[in-house]
Amino acid sequence: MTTARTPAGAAPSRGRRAGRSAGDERETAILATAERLLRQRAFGDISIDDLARGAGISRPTFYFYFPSKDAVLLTLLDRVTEEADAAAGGVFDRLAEDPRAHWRELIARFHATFGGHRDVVLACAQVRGTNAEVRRLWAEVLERWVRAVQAAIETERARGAAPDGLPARDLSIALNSMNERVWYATFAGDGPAVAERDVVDVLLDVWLTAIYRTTTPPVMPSAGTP
Amino acid sequence: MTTARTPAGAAPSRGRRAGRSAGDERETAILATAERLLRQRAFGDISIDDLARGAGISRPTFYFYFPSKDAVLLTLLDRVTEEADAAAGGVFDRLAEDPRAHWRELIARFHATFGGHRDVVLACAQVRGTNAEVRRLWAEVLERWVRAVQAAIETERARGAAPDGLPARDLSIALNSMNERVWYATFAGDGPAVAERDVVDVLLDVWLTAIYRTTTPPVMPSAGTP
DNA sequence: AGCTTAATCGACAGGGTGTTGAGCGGGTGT
DNA sequence: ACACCCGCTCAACACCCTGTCGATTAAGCT
Repeated sequence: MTTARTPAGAAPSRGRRAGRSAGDERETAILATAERLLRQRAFGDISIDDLARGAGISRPTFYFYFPSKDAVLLTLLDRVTEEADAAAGGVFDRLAEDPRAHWRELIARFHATFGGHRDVVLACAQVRGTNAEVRRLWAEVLERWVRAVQAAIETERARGAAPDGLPARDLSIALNSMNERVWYATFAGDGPAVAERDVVDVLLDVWLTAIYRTTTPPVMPSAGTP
Repeated sequence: MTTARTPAGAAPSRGRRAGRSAGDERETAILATAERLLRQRAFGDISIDDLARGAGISRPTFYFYFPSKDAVLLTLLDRVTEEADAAAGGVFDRLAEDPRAHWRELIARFHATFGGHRDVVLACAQVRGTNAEVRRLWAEVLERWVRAVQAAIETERARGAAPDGLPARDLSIALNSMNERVWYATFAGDGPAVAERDVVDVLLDVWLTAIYRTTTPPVMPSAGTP
């Protein structure tokens, strides 16, 4: 009822049989159509018929490849979060070398990834309210990032670079939540928003002050700024 | 096309004729039904027929009172934002007396207001993605709060209590965005969330460090902590 | 050739929205 | 007292979208 995403299975997205069968092309055609239409109108204004016709198939045939419209978006979201995870990889290990530079790098990479797929991200944010599956996946992804940042904060505190304060998990949740909402406003462009050019530095500033109480954290183990 | 909310007009919500006519009762019955059903299921799972039957009328009659399901939610949202605005009133004037206490008071009042109407707030957050009218109203409300906080930050900087840094507007947007998203997660309970009991203090901590670089800002004009 | 399986679609059922047009009852004015 | 407007009501309709069923074709294996 809530499991299947593609007919062949979710994670490694291996196609149906061995060699590239006709169905693979249809499946990617649906995905491509969804991304294209998302650039033009909101997810809610795209019908399954639009997706099917865009991929050159009939509506019932669409159901052979995806169980619902939302499942298409879920597949798209999977790709984006994988890309974001990959982009963040390794940054945490070098935090102590230069905290400001590396926190900035982390935020900047997420910004680049989300900005590069803003239509998909925006659509997900919009249906998260109505679709439990998207909500669940997003919660999972967020939980990973929250944990990673929490661990980084605790490491910085342990080496004496950051002062004690809020529970690291609560702080991590607050900062990650801020980023999500601020990016949404910036990309969506409705309501009060930070200019896209400034958003990384604005977020960075709040992160640094919340974690270190200063925008210029020390670089070596428990050493002051020279 | 996008204006009317109630048949009689929006703002002061005066009923249709002079004395309480039958229609007034129907209208409030619809609103009450919406709030009641929202406590049980998601907004998307409530049909206009549910609202109409709950108020003891037929579906076409519903359209005599509201142009759409969303318009009902919009009316509910109006009430909540008015209450929040009222709750925030006057706090900014006394900020310098004791910044920490008064920022906390501000956040706590918003928390209480939203928490007291969490079903409505959650529903609005959910349809904001699909309904332009809700999006517009929310953006308007947020803009007011962003401006008020921005002004307060500038005042604190002018009296020397807060250091210069980010443009006050950008900082205000980031902090307000954080609150919105964190409250949403806390009230919705899906995904990583701060416990409801702690959320005010967590938010306060990030606000204070971002604005003052310390969690114990000075109380008198340009005086240090004793 | 015969069997299986991937792939396809016409046609249907169901449920939701928004609109139309007709009807009813109580004030109000003359 | 009569007509008449107007607030109010709903059955019935047109429409759109979703999801499913069953029949059908094409390709591969034995």
